[in-house]
Amino acid sequence: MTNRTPTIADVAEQAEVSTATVSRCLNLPDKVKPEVRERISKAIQQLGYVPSGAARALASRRTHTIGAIVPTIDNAIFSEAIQHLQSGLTRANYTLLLANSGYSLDEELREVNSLLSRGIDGIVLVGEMHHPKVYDAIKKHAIPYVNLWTYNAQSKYSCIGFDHLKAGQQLAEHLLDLGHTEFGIISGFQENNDRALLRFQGIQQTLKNVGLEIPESKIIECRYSVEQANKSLHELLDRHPETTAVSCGNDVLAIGALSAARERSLKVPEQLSITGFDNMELTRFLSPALTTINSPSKRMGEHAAEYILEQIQNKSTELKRIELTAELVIRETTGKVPSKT
Amino acid sequence: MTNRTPTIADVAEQAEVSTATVSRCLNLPDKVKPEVRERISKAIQQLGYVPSGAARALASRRTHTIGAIVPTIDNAIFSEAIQHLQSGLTRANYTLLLANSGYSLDEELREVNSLLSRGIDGIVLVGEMHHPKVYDAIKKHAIPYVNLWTYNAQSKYSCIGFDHLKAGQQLAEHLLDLGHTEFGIISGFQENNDRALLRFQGIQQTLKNVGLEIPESKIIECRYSVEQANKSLHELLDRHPETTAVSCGNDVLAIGALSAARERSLKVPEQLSITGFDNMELTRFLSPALTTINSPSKRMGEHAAEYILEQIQNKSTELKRIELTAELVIRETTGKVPSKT
DNA sequence: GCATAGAATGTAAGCGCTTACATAATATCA
DNA sequence: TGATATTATGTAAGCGCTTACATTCTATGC
Repeated sequence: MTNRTPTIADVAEQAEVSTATVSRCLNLPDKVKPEVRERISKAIQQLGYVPSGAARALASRRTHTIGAIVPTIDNAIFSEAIQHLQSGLTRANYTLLLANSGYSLDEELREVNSLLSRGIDGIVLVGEMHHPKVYDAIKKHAIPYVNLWTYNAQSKYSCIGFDHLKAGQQLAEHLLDLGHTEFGIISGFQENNDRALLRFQGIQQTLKNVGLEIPESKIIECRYSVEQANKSLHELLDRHPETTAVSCGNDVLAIGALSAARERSLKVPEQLSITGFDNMELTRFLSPALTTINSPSKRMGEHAAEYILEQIQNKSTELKRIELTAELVIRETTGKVPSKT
Repeated sequence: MTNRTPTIADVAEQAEVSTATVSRCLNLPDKVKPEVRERISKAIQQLGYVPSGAARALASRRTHTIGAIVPTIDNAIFSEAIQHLQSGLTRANYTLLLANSGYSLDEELREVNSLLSRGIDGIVLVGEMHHPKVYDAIKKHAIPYVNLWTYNAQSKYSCIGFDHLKAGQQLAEHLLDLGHTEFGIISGFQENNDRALLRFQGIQQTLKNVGLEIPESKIIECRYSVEQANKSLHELLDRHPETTAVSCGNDVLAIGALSAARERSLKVPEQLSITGFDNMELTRFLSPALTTINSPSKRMGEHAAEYILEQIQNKSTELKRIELTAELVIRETTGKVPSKT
């Protein structure tokens, strides 16, 4: 009775079977006789045996781990998707290995390599824009892969998400319907962030169609933080007090914008309309409640789990594109353009 | 030139050295001559070699992975701690394996076992209350371990955090100073959540010291969601319209309470004082800005990374308790008790 | 009762690394 | 210059599993 942690051999000895049988008992239980199974279970109990994941992974070339890299977990909307991805995987006895890139493509590449070398059976990334080497690296490992949070009918890669361009269009149309012509934008940094870029372009295009253009000075990019957005709106309005509608890159930014408007005693939506993006839970409890776009984060997470598991099961790498809808949620922060007196 | 993924042997052959040298080159670079190192690097490049994490872990009995289990990642305050834990680990070339328990001790135990069997070099949990088997399992694996988000001078286990009882006391004292006597509580579920329980007890004790008691009917426990808190405050005020101060278990709950107060046209803080807990970024941008307790989430994450890495380095499991402070942040949601007219 | 198919179990060869130990190359010093 | 300490590299034995293949057992039909 030594004190080192028990291995499969110890279990085998105790149960008077071979290690192969113990292994089968763990992985393909119905291939071993119930009575033998019983004996093995008892031995496992007695010894407190826990299989070594490393050995298992090495021998079977499967880790039962899925990797995911998100820009940040510090955003309720990503966390929600992850929670659902995770619970879908857990149900199938898979584990999620989570990393975050901090919105940097280089960092993302590093994380991808780290995950791949660690051994993962599938990977999910956010967005479609990645370091070119990312795609090479993944292809080489030949594991299921999906771009989450994005839908592009032309994409060469599997994707699950919604069309950010369309979402931007919806936002712009809504504001246009209300009569707005003086637009401002507070966006997350668009470099390396195709979602932010597309949302903006959706707005831009829609306005262009009716002959409107947003000058550069009315477009502010900043970090996704309440404080930054607050500053940004102040800056925007200092430069362009004529602005009547501000579209924010996400709800966090919109909250910052709302606070800045309040600081300026600007009535929302009477004097200034503000839109968010994502539909975080608290946005409907704000006062005024935020007009925003609903990101189907829960469904994205679920679909991702389902897709990856399916591909693993079939040992395939079939291309699949799943489009989810992102509806405009009209609440109280958008209203008719103020009449010019 | 076969097509299977290259192994260390392929690199060794290409660079005309032994596998041992390649391994050293990867792990202890200064033990190999610069020119040889050069040759090996080139071979690695050419072959696109990526070491197998599983083989590495099996041979070295180290996975370079730290596990963490939090109640939920769907809360900005946990994510912030995790981000800092993660970046601390990444800097030392460690990876964070994150799981969440959904505030369930059984689920937490399951996750602990999953992490342990997967092989981790250290583990961090949240709070001090865990399934008894959790401690057994961890002890057996003899890896560094710390309870985050809690400080208890008597604890048998390492902990990094703050004293929730004290925090509750601060909150109560503040409200008492303002003259309140009619208190309500909206708390997260206290079963299995020592932090929530202690915060509440801190309040309760402080009131008791001045002869005040909170009747059961003025204490509502609910899920940490804005919507739940909104409902809870309505319920509380329906039953006890005399309430002048409501202390919420965290900021998310406070936001829900604020929205309910608004729905009832109750002026905050003139007619009702509300407190939160955590000091999420957006709380200072709310209107009125939220009075809350600052949870040092960033520092907790950093300290956790530091402690775990230190223990691994020293191959020790030294007990260490780090107390951080959680200050009361007085803003606009708390004010003098309304005069009874 | 016996041949035969199918199920249950065993044997043993890896999986791709790390590392103790052995050996070879190089530096150091009297 | 040769003996010795130091450094760099090689050899090979695992790490703890899985799994192809071989073997044994059991059930079945005639």
